[in-house]
Amino acid sequence: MMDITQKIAIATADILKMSYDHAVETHDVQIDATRKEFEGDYTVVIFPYLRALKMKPEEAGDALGDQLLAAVPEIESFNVIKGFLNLSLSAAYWSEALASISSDGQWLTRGKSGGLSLVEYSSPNTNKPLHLGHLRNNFLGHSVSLIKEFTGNEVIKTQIINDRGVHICKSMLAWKELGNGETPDTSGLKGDKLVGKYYVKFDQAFKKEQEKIELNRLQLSDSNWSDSENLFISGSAASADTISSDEWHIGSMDLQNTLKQVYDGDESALDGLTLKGKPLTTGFKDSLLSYAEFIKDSETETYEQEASRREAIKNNSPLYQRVRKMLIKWEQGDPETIALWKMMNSWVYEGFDETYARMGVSFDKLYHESETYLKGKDIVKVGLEKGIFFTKDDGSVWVNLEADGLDQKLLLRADGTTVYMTQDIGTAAQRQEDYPSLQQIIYTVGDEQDYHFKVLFLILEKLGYDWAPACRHLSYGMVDLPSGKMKSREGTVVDADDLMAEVVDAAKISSEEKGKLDEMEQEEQEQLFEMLGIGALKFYLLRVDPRKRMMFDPEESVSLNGDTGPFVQYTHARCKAVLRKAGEFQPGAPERLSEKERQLLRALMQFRTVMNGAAEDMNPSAVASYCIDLAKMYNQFYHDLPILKAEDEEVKGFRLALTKLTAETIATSMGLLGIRVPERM
RNA sequence: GGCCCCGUAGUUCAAUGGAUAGAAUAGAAGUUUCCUAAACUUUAGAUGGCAGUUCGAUCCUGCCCGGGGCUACCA
Repeated sequence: MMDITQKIAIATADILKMSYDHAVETHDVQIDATRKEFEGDYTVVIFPYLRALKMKPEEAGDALGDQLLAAVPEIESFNVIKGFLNLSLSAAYWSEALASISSDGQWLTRGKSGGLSLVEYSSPNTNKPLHLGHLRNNFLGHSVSLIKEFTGNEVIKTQIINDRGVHICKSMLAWKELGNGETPDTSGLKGDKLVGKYYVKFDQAFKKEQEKIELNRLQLSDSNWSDSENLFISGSAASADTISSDEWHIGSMDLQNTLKQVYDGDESALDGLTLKGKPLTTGFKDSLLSYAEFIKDSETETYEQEASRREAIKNNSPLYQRVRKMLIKWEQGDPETIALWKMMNSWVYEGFDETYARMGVSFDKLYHESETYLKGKDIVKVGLEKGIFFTKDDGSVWVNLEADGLDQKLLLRADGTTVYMTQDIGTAAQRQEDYPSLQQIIYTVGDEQDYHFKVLFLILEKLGYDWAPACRHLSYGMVDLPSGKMKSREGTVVDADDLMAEVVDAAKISSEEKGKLDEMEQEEQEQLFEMLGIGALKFYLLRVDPRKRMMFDPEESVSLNGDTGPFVQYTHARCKAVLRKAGEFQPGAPERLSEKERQLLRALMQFRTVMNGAAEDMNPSAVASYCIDLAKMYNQFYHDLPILKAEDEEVKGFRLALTKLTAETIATSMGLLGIRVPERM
């Protein structure tokens, strides 16, 4: 069946050409759904033709309307308001359109398989449990995969796991030195949480060690410290917890923050401090004041100064030296280190798998940085031979993108080691090897890396990969909390597992308040709460344009009223309830249609177009908006018009067919967001 | 400093260059002898500023103001 708007567009172009000798491309004819405050189904915008027709808007509208009425049998009547030609289609057309879509086996199923796209999302770091930001990333990437697949691509869902490097050794070292052999089993912690705990522990120990080193360095020669002060300063990293910060009379604030207060002008911040119940000695206070100065200085330093200071810190830190040693051992394949690494990784993956399962996302192929981090080197060498890259005096390899309005970018360090960009090049090449028919890679990564991907795609293009121009960065904005930015250091991250548990719980509470589920089996109820809670969360995160930064309000995310997933799910359940009562039915063709019916059907017919647009833009929020629109229209339709008690069989059959198609369309659309819909709720 | 993104009702989000800028929430007022009231109806409320392009600008261009990001031999 030809799309009616297409048909009108062709007819319009024909008329303009034949009668007025004005050539217009069919796709330039602008046809919109008529706004609800005007009479009609579709509107042709005729402003663009006024000049060529040498007519006033109303005249042109009438003239064009008359000819369209004659040319297109589906058009029943028209009206003209200013430059808008509103066309009304016949009831017969609408019933036929509904019947035709309903019996079309292709309408709600995935398109023919086109090119192969690889969609990368999640890509976590094994040190950090998944959080709210990962949820947006995963839901987006997963949904885009589904949408692309639906509209006719072969899709490989993938991720690259950051499982190597200094930072990974940090958690390993902390576990080795402080862990006492703790495992997920003995601690009762999820594997990823356990490893994350030791990553944090390393950071804390490192921070304390630095404070001690600095204070030692700044200790005035004539100062006499008390025993506990000396103990505080000289304690080893492993015993960093010997004196907890609680023993300072400054509540939970750490030393650094207190010192900050001091140089911010509040000299008295030190006065109240005690250590082991005793006031501080003058000498110790003086050292602290010097330290405050030191911190103050460090805030005004330049990049270079900061970099060299950091390097110095790392070189002087026994803790950091042990981490480096561990990394070297790892790279050399030391069995003991590898075994530790494998063990801790397996804990993490078990934890992640659990989280992914609840999130309802999955992957077809996994990549690990530990396996790919050396891959880019060879390609850089090839590029060097081809003259795409160049070598600097120190032997480091660079690419010059200044001609493209970008910078010079490092690809290999002077010592031959790789950087992030090298690895990404290597991984892309690896994927080409793994999937020779690859046509596109889509990277789901936050917008702070916009520049990185611009550079990467340019390099891939220069290297001659023919699919490089088709690569896309599915860039998304940060998720903000009402309290501001999420910062792991300040403990303001929202943990993914906690959040999911919370929304499911909220769904349970409101469901029980409604009290509609009494005859439902316990297990079915639990599944429903899961469906509603996770559905609410996904919908909340997906309904916002990915490119935009968004606000996450925990209160609002568990709400089930308004523009939410459960609102759409409810509408589906409502349709299903009607259909259950109706039983078997014959689609009908009424003589007259009401406005609500037309509106709903028009929206249903938009389905394919909306999905194609969402695929093209990699934008699930378009699908979410569509779901809301459909649900609203159905609810109005349901409220205003009787279905089972309709005036005659034709009308009843038509409304039931509308109901059925609405349910199917909602289920399919929500499915593309990764959200399931219930039969009843 | 250079480059990039974002400024829409109190708040959170919409709007291929098109009609009177839509929803949702929060506020006010209603609808159940009737197919699921997690619904529906009514009400009030917004395009940061100044120019330009256009028949027509929230959208395109320029400048200004405000918010964020990138600008690492980190990943």
